[in-house]
Amino acid sequence: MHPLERATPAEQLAEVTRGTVDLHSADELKAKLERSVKEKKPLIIKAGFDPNRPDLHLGHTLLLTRMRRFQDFGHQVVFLIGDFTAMIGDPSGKNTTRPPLTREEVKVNAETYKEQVFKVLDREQTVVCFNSEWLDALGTEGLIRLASKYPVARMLERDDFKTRFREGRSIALHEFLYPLLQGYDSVALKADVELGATDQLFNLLVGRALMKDYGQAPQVVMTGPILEGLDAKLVDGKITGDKMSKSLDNYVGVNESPEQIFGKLMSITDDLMWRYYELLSRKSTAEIAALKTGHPKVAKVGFAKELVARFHDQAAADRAEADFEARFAKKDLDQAALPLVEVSLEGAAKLPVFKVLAGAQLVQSATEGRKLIKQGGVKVNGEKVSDEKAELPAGEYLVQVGKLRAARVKLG
RNA sequence: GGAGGGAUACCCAAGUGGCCAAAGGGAGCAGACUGUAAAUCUGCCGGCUCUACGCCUUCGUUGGUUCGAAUCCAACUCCCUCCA
Repeated sequence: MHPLERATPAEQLAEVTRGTVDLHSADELKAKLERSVKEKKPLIIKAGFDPNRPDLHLGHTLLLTRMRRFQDFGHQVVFLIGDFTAMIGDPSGKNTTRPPLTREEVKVNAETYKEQVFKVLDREQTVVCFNSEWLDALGTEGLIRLASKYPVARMLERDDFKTRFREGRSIALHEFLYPLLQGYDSVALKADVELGATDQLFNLLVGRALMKDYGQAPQVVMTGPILEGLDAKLVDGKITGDKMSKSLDNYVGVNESPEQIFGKLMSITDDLMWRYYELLSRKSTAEIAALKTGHPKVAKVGFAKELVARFHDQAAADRAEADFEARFAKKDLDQAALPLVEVSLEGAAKLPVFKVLAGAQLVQSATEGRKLIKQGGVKVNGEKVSDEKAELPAGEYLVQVGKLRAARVKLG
């Protein structure tokens, strides 16, 4: 069976559009999918990436996951690195002018990207390209010709430009060029669909307009939400929380360890889990619906494993689950992979527990250790330490602070 | 250029001479309950140690007044609002 025939156009449409914010337009996409299946010709799916930040977390993979869904139905994905447009910087961001990257830096970043991106995307069905390939060649004349195709009034419809213009704040001329060049990328690629986050809507629509102008069938434009961080929760029936970001420490990094990924995902609220399922899982809508009838923990374990397997492999996912179950469900730390730390007695025969904690870096200071012992949060060899003055002689101990911090300590 | 308001711990925010390491809320950490969920309840929450109400550092910056200042005075820096 031809890959494109694995699912009907209607099924493809349902899966591929799930969790979208904007879609222009559903009818066009349906028509494209139908034609593609009939002619056994994959659609070209474009998504652009900034070469500046190749350190991916779950939020970035949302887009990649959507791209992957297209690939699962046999379509062709173009992973476009905006090395040329990076010189401008998308105006929507803050007014930070970052220095343009050198070719070398772009190359290095691209490699880092590939390493991470192919954890989600299928290498076989992905074309990686750089927009400098055609934008360099455009030249001043080409640029002027391109700029002639889009009226200023329409450019000012962009929210960011609109408010700045209204408030009399400055808009540099070259900022108009960004959406235009991004749109021209679509022309160069003859994209059928362009994907992006919702803040990209305007840029994507410019591409649509330009393609018409160049006599091409306009691309379908599809945007997804900005992913909420791990600490988001349901408030008044709506998932509420800051966007996932490294600086807020509410993220899951693509390069984190299986245990970290698994643990972080197990601690999100059930409501957020379903949202993540919709946006990030490769399970079908029907499979997810079935999970909702079961125990949420089963669904959560399944989700955590799916993602660990995606970023590492199936074996790592199994190990992460086993480790997690041993450690938290059965509270059996012997099975868990714990770091071994050596702490010196410094000549004394015994060392107070709070100093051992500090020495093993399980707490920041002896004072913090003391406070935690007082609160009943410290265990040695599984026994709660209730006397804050308790001392330990030389030997090897299993030391726990709270639920998450634990280590084997060799005291000598 | 003129008038006014503000800057307090991770964030928001009270405090207008001693009782201030500084109310309250949020975040965070720990405990109970659980599914390491969430919600809820309890405790901790500037730092350090020999836990003593002991020491050190903090209320934009620098100086000053005072026995004593987050609080009063002066200069400076930054932010906001209004007028021109």
